[in-house]
Amino acid sequence: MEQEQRIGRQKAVSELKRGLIMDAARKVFEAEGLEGASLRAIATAAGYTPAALYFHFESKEAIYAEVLRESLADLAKAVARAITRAKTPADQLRAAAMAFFRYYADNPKDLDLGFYLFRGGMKPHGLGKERDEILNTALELAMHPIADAAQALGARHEEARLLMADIFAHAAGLLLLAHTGRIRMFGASAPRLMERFVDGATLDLTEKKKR
Amino acid sequence: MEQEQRIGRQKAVSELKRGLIMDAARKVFEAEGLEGASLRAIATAAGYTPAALYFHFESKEAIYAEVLRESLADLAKAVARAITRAKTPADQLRAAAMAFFRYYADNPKDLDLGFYLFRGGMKPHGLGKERDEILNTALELAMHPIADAAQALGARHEEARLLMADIFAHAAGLLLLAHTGRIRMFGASAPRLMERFVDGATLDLTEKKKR
Amino acid sequence: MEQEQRIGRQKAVSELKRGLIMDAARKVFEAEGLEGASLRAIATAAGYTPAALYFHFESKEAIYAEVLRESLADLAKAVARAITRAKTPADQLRAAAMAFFRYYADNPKDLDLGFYLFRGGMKPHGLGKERDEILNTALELAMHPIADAAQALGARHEEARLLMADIFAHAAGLLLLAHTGRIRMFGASAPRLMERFVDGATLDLTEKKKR
Amino acid sequence: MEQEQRIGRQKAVSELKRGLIMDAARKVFEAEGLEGASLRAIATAAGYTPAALYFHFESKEAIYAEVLRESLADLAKAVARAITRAKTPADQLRAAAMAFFRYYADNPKDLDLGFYLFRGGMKPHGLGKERDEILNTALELAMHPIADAAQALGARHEEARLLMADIFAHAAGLLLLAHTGRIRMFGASAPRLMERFVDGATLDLTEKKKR
DNA sequence: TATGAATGAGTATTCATTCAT
DNA sequence: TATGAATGAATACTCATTCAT
Repeated sequence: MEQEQRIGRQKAVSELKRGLIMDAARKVFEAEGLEGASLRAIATAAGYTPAALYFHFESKEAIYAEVLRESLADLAKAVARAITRAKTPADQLRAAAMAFFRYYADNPKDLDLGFYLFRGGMKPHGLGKERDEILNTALELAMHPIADAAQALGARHEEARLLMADIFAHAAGLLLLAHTGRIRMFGASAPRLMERFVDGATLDLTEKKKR
Repeated sequence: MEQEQRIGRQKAVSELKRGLIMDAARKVFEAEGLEGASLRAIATAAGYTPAALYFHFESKEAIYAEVLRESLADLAKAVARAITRAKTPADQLRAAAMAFFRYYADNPKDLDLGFYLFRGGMKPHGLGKERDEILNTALELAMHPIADAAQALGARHEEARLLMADIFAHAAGLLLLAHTGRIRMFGASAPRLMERFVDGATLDLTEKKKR
Repeated sequence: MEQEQRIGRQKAVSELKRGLIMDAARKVFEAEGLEGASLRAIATAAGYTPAALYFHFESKEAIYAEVLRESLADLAKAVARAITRAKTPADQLRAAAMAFFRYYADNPKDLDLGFYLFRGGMKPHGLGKERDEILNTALELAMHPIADAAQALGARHEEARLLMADIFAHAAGLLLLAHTGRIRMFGASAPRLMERFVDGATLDLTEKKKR
Repeated sequence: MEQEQRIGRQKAVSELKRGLIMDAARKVFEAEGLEGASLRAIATAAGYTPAALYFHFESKEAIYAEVLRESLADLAKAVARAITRAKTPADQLRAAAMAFFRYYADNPKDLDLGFYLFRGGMKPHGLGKERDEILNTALELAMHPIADAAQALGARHEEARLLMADIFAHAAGLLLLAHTGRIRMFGASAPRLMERFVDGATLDLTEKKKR
């Protein structure tokens, strides 16, 4: 009994510390960029010696992978939450797409995290194949509701997948522009452009349905 | 007189050498990725000592900047060339947009070059403000024909700029997906999606015009 | 009474665990070499945390020392056993010397253990003085029967000691050559050379005796 | 002309610096042992930053290899010199063997260098195969005069090689004992034992010749 | 214009050991 | 007796840059 309690407490403390390290890592990733973030910097930010981190994570890469995993999980949650508040399939489609966009518009550091995955000479790289797949799956999970809504609107499976790709691409591109300040070059507002794009896509689908 | 000639010759030689270094840099960037490319590697590939490069470029960053500048100039040329072959404004719009997309689809290493600029904690970074503006201008130059075509199709100035942003964003997003192989996740083809998007946008404009 | 029993049991358990750790250490020493063997590796092989080993041994060095001590004890046993099977003093001399040689020829990992002691900038080093003496004694014990046999053959004390040194040296040198494969450079066989040397030395002694 | 001079001077300076680094390395190898000697320590001893050493040597291993190579070359020279001073083949045999022994008896740090080569779990290791062979050759070169002298004394080729092995082994063993202070355990003197062994071996050969 | 040598800061990871629990 | 977490020192090697020549 007592022992169980102690073990439970230890585990909790351990996880708390892991969390603190991940917070520090997030901060450092944000401040120094992902390539620039050294294990030393993360450790220091977390109030640790570099060596100490190895009790909590296998490697620097593992820290990044976990931070990213959490980010993607949050994204998926945000998308799911948005959908529950929508009634019609059309609204669901719009809500899901905009939730995806807004998650990254509101959390630029998560955007960096995500883009990092999309680069590096620019193939997956770094994180082992295994990890890469885990992350792909997470992304798929977050994006899937968009395809579901599209199918509910009458789109065939393939059409729905293409729409997903289109929405992902448009969001990614706009976020890129917004995040680097270059959107101003065009006198545009990323959220408004995103909305316009999503509305257009939704409209196209609903019109097709009628016919 | 004689002196002028000598100076002229010296300048020519100097620029030739710069060019050789840039060729080497391009090769190394492609082979090792942008972060992985060391000055030493570039120097070696160019048949120089690292120290020697500093007579031709201010810094490693400056080499990258110049390679990027040339890439953007090539892009602009590709877009311009595409337009001259199109007759109607609608065709020009399509041609310009697709030329932009294709330039990067066909030259993935130039895509890396470009994306690299769009990252690094994602802020302008590294390259001084000055340089950043030069590069912005180059990008603007390459993209401008799209806006021109849109205006020829009857769009107002602001509308044209927004269209430009949309096309840039969609292209960038699709290129990201294609370049990382993730486009397969969606069972999609980037060029076809791009074409569809551009056709849709052009159609919207021409229909508005009629009304 | 009861207490004594309990203490006895505890001691026994403790020694058993020490033994398990030493088994693990031997395995790791053999697999990774002596310098390459980390405490962590030994601990893991023994099913322990590194920290746990400190309840059983003072330091990593202490583990090595004990493994070596046991090896030397085994050597002494092997030599003693060989002697009991020999009848004449001449045979005893030969048997002891060859047993010494063969012990190491057959157990190369024990040879490493022994040579390691003989190195490290080559001074006693590491293991405290105390330990060094314990080990010297063990070596002496293992080698002594050779001197005894020599004296039985008529050699004076000093002569016998010199013979011991000679035999030790010749064996060590040949083992070095054999263990590193360099004996092949000479087209020689270590055991045969050792036998020849020992036979020669024995003969010299017996001839002296006759005169 | 002038240029040639400058280049010559530069080369000379460069080699001098290499030499200083090697001196420092020798000192550190002696003081810390071979495994313990860090690049940092060598650099510091030489008055350099660690990074600076890489302009003079490819790697830490390369430094060790060169130090060892020089040591073996000196050994070969010492043996050769000793022979020229001897008249009869018997004297040459004795002189060569004792020169080999004395070189290491007088330069214990070179002994460490050599033994290191003979160990490491205890196979060649570390230094690439290539280097290992270079060093084997050097050793062979240093030892060869012993076999030559033996053949001049009438020994057949194989016999001469075995004698070489015997002498090498005895010397190595005695040096081991002497270098670790353990020779005292036997109340013996390494040089005297070596002389006795060599004299005995020489005598055996000359007697065989007579018969 | 070019080199060779040098620097100082930086990299991720490993190690034996200690200590509170 | 055993653990998990922590430390501080260490490792070889790389990098962009500078400077005397």
